[in-house]
Amino acid sequence: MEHTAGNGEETEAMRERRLDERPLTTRGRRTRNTLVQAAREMFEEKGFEETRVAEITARARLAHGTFYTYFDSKDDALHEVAKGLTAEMFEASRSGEPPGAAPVDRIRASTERFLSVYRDNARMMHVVEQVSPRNPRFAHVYLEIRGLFVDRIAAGVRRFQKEGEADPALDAETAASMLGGMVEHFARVWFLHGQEHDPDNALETATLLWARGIGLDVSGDGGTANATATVPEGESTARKG
Amino acid sequence: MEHTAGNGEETEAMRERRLDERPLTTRGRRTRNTLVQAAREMFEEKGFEETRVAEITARARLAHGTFYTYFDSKDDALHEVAKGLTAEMFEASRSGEPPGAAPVDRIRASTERFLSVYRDNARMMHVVEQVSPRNPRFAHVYLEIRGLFVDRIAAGVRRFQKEGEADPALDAETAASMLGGMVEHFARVWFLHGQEHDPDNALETATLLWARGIGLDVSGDGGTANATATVPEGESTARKG
Amino acid sequence: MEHTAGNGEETEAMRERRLDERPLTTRGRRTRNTLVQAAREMFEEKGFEETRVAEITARARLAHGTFYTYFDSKDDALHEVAKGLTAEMFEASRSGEPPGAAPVDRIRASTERFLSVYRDNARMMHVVEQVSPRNPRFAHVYLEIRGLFVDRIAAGVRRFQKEGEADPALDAETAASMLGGMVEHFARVWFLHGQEHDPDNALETATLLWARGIGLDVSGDGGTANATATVPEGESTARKG
Amino acid sequence: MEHTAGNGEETEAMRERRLDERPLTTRGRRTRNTLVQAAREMFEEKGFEETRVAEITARARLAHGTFYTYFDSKDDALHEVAKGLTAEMFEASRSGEPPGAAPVDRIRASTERFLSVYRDNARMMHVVEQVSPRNPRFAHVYLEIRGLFVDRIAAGVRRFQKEGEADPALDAETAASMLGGMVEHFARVWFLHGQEHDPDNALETATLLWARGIGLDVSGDGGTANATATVPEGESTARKG
DNA sequence: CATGAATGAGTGTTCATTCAT
DNA sequence: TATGAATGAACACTCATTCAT
Repeated sequence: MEHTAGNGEETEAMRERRLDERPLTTRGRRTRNTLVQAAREMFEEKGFEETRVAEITARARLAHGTFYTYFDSKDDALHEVAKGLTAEMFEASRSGEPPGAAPVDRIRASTERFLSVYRDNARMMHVVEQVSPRNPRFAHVYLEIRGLFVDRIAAGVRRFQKEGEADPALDAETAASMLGGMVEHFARVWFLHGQEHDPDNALETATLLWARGIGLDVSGDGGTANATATVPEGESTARKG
Repeated sequence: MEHTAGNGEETEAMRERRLDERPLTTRGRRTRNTLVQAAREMFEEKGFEETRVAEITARARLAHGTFYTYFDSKDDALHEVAKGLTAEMFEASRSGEPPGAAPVDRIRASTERFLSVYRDNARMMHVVEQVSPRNPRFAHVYLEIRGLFVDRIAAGVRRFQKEGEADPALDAETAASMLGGMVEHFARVWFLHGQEHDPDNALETATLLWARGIGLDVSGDGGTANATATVPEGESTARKG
Repeated sequence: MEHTAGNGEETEAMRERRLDERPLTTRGRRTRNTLVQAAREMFEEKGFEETRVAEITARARLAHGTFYTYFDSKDDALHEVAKGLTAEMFEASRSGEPPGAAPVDRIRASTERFLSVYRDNARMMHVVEQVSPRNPRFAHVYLEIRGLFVDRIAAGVRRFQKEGEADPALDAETAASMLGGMVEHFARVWFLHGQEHDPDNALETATLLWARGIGLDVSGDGGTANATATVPEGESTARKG
Repeated sequence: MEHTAGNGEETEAMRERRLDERPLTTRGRRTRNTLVQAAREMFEEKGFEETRVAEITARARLAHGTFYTYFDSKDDALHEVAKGLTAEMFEASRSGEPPGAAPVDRIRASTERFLSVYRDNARMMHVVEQVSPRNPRFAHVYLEIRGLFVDRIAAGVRRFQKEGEADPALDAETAASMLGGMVEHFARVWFLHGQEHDPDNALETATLLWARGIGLDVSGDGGTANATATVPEGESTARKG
């Protein structure tokens, strides 16, 4: 098992690394995609170590050897899957926010979006993390994806601070790391470990903790009638399954 | 032959199930402990999958075969290590809080304590999590340990709510899961992934986010002396089964 | 369909056996030559077993599959290369000797010629030998090439015997096998194993051992002032680098 | 396939390189020997590349995995076999000569001895040579063994020269390389390639070519009594860089 | 003819586990 | 108890060869 070049960069160059450097034909591209998809599915189902290369090719309805027409190793295939994961997460982290919305609504919106992507990618995230200690390449991937969101959050916090809505004394980076971690971790327990949660309650609670945590004023009604301490008779929408 | 140890705890009974069920001699106990310790060290260094049984015995300066005098399998050894981990975490989760302290101070204290234990056990926690998907036994261990803290936190939140200091509309369980996850996740990134953080800053930021998040009044000051200790003599109602 | 090439030589017929038996087009012949050349280069560089078909085609700048348009197998390609080798060696073994020259000079001349061809073909000879045990076809090739020279030498020895210059008691065939082997083996060590030798010294020493060995009188001056025991002040030209 | 330490030296240190460095038990030593022997037999029968590890263990009547209890790799096993080969050849190269015998008799005796050892070890020698190009470790082994004999021969030639029996002008090293090669090569063709030869004829012819080649006087008779040193006083001008 | 994707049998190596001593 | 040799199932990876286009 050699890690000839696994610094996580130069992805374009690396993709063309096969025997004779020639780019893939259409058919080749299709086969390759099939394999990446099959690999992802298997990894999600059984984890990386537990997945056999033969299982991947079986699922892709290809011969065992075909796997190595497209990947140098099982690790390499994971790397490929991870690239897709990163891309997807990147998209998600970029996706627009309601522009003129109130701070709390923005937080809620982005949290909702995050929970949504994470639900779909939780298993792969976990796989990547699992492999991290053995291969720094994947440690990097994890941190990179995490950074995508944390940076975004930090920027948001700073903006709120600038706008005078959030506590200016807060260290935005650290807070972002924590708030991002809060949602991510919750999502892990929810989607990965199977702990049951009511989506609305989860969303509202996260939003509330977050918003209040950074010092936003949520006393009025920053959101869709979300429970605040001042609401006298507010039926708590928070529930837990 | 005979089951001397019939103290009712299932796990205890299971521990003594090796060979012909005789309880361990003094020498045996010592050897066993050596192995458990060696196993833990190796797991922490290289992860569970990457650790060879031979490496464990080598570190313990014992013969390869001796391992199976005490454990049924590598999984079994991990289970043993995990039991120690659980015990340690249990202790930590119990360890007393400053009784009459102000809410924010209590939060800070418990956060500090958590970060401290977690620093020492982060790697093993990660190992347990890594193995979770393959063996529900370990999934359980992880969730159990996590529950230790989350329940504690939930109890705390509820108490604050009862005392009128925290937002009563908040779903204590969900909030606890999130706040606990926030600190845990932050600790992972810090201690496991090696991201650098200033301990004081981390502690204060976490405390602040947490306290404000649940609706405590931290307006007084951001730090040590805060949170109008109006709490009279609130008996902590937090308990765990 | 039709066997245009019916020139009676078995090997020729066999060479054209690919695909639907059509003789090669001009382009085909060129491609084929390119492949044979590339194969020879790769075999010389890495040996037969270590050479991949893909490496041959890569060097020939052709598609992997094209290889099998011209050869039935990797072995077949080696056979093709070996045919060229045999031809070259055949030429060398035939190449004229100085007609009226003195015996020692003839020996020197043929030894020099042999060393020269061998230098260029040592690696391929070695490859053929390497493969011999697995495939009798190549054992034959090796023995055949060797026979080319040994027979020539035997004929020479017999002629010297007939002319009364060499020891008539000598078994010409055995002596030829040994003398040929002597030079061949020396050449192997020199050109293949990289042991350093001074060309002049090598040539003179070989010539001397050979000539004297078969009983020629080298006391006078059989050669280009070559050192003999009787030469009192004879500057030995023998040197070794 | 790693060549962690393959410089051919430090053999003792290397032998103890297994997992935990402990020396082998008696049983272990026996098993190991069985494997080395089985490996040698298989290598001789089928060559190195063609031999499967499974075949070696099958012949040794051991489980497949046991092979790796004693060797790091197939290469490593060959190395072990090669060490035995070297030792045997070393012994042979040392084995005493008839002390007061006539030069020709000494040559005959040592040639006979060489042919005898070579007959028993020809196949392994060939295997080692086969593998040489891929692994310098084995190239070294071959050259080393060869050197054993060539050095011995060179010493003999020099002694004959000193005693005034052999041509002092001859470059002893080069001549030794050639004469040794002559016999070795002949032995290869004989024992390896299966060319038939009469042992007596072979021995006598080799002895004669050799003796006469270095200038011994064999005029008297073909054998025992010979070699009147007629060589006057020719200062050997032969040099070697 | 040329291409390059697809095939699948084959093989070295690993390592948890067993077992005789 | 402790030892360390023995076991063998399992698996990643290779590569000559085939084949559809």
